[in-house]
Amino acid sequence: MAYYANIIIDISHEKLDRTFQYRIPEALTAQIHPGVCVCVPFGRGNRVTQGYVVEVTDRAQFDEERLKEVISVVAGSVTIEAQLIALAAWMRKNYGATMNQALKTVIPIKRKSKAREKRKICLCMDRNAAQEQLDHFRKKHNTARARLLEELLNHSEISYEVVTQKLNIAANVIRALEERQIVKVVHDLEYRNPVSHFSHTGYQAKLNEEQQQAVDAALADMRRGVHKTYLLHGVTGSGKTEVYMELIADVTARGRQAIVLIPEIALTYQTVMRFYGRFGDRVSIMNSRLSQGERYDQFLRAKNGEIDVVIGPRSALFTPFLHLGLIIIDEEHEGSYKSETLPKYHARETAIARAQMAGASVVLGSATPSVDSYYKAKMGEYSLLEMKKRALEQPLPVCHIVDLREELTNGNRSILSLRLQALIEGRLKKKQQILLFLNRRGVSGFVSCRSCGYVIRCPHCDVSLSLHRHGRLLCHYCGHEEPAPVVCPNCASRYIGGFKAGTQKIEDIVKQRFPQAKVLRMDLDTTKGKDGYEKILSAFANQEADILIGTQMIVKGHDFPNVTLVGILAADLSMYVADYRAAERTFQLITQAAGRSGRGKEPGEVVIQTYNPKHYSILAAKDQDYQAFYRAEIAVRRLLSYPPISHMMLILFTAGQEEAAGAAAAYLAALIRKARIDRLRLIGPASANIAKVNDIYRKVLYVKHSDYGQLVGLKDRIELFLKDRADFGKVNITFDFDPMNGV
DNA sequence: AGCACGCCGACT
DNA sequence: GTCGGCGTGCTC
Repeated sequence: MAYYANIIIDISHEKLDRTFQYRIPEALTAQIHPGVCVCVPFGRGNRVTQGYVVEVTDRAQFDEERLKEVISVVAGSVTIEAQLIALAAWMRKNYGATMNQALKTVIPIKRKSKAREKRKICLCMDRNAAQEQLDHFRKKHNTARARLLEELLNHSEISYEVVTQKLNIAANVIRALEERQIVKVVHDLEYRNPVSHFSHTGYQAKLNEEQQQAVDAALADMRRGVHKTYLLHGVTGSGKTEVYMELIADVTARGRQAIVLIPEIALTYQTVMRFYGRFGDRVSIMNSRLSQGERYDQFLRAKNGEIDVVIGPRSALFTPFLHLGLIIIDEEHEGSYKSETLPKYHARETAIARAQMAGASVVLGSATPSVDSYYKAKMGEYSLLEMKKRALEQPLPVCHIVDLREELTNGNRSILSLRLQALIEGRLKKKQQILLFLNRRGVSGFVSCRSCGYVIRCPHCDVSLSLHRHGRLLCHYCGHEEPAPVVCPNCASRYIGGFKAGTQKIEDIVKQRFPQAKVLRMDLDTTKGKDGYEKILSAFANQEADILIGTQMIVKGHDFPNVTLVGILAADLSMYVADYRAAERTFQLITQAAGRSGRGKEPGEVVIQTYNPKHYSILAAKDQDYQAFYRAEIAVRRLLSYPPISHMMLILFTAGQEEAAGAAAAYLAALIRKARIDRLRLIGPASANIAKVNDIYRKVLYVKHSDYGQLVGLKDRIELFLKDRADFGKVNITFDFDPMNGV
């Protein structure tokens, strides 16, 4: 069989930002795979050029006679481009996407590459001689040369981009003038450093025994050249960051680099300062607010070996470090590590793949590990490192559960329970601070009873039904549908409906009840301005307010030592989203929120308000007992064949015509059934959670199998099948493995 | 980016 | 004519 290689010639060039196809000579077939650097004849003159293999296929996408052959494989020297392209190929394979989409995620900043080195053009002769030259060019009607020279007489130096783009002067003209010693192209490197205003203190905390044990265990492996994935499970306040920094220090001391992933929302000054304090300007920060230019500079600094630690969100995983030694994923349970755009990769799995390619280790850290990761640790795939005590030996906070149903029967209709009100009163008197946490994630949709807490669920799936227009309730997992009830099916109360409560409303209630308190609110409205988010957090940290009200944002990445009371206003709000991870998320949110209490000298208390006081995720969070939660949750997952016991592949069909999407889904469903894959379960076709976006209709198929590899294999077969049917009724088909949001 | 090709005015 | 320079478009 003949094979063809799709090759990128020069990654850094927009015009060449696509692949060219070459025939692979038989003798080279074995050596050629994605990431490999090869020599090919390129352009009219067939000049020998280096390129990177991006994809190998068995069908020609181009006029076969016009395809040229790969000349040779460039041996040795693995460049960072090769590594990243290989990683993109891995992502394409495992998550389903086109190679282009995968490459774009991995090598992001292409168009700014002209700024690689700030190139300037200067005059290199005195003005009189230049004027003479100018007259000469004018006489000879050398318009382009004259244009450039005239501009240079006015401005002594002009940036390369301005010359080539605004003055429209071709590169060969510049070269001609350079040869004649009239102009000079000056290259200088100038980086914008977004963190230069931080001071480098070299501060280093003394590790406690548990922290030291975790560090020693990982270092022992690394020094033997063994690269594993560790799950660092440390209770809230156990000082995981100190462990990370110790490991990073060791890795960088041995000439290798480290990537630290943190949820975007936790990328606060406080966090950044700690790293900057220890590692100084060898650290760089990636964040979504950096300008294109700043981001590109960071990318280059990493590539040129000027930094060895990068901190940033998911995308920082693709920092071009050639000698990567360590990847840390903090708060590894966070949903934001799963990409929402194609390829829908999970940073955790992708980090492990990259680490394997680079010979690096991975540390996953969390106080509330994802069930997926803990399961893998239990199965021996990851090594478990545990820290059970808080770093400064503070006791874990005391938690109270308040049953909101009782509260209602006792006549208190307020969102603040009597218990919480009493405790707030006490804290205000003692000048201690209070966090009120509204668990508002995914409130849209579900229907619950205000008097008994009953939530309407799907009879076939372990998820709540969502309320759709015209009063219909729908299950997004199996398509089950029923009318919304007028009275509660459980207690016949009329107080049943969609639950809604915003931070703003709570702020009003709190201000009314405690007029003497200074209240800050943090949500999308109040954090809109530049650094608005940072301002509120630091104002609260400086004790300019007594009470801070907010959503998830307030429980991440900030230490408030004076907070001794945390109120979780409606703990189970996250429980009824149409997602099998709802209980996990609830446990994580409550535990993380509770962990904010009592981090200073004074012990902390927590009030958990819920309609569901007996639910295992609430009870386990109350006791800060991860093990108990895990045991209960993994049993549920096992019973219902959800990840990590089984795996899920979501196939999303999008089309302008609802029937077309539905027909394509039905057709593929029939095809999958016909394949008769053992132990495979197929659910659907059904409408997606959001059935229509921008007039594009969305249908889904869920495929479950205990073996992830089987799902990837099925995806490959579907991709192959679709290749011959480019149109497929104008339906677009994408994949999502172990989806995060029920889609 | 680099290179060829086609176009245009200038000049032995 | 034809030479040198300019601008455009293509590269599997």
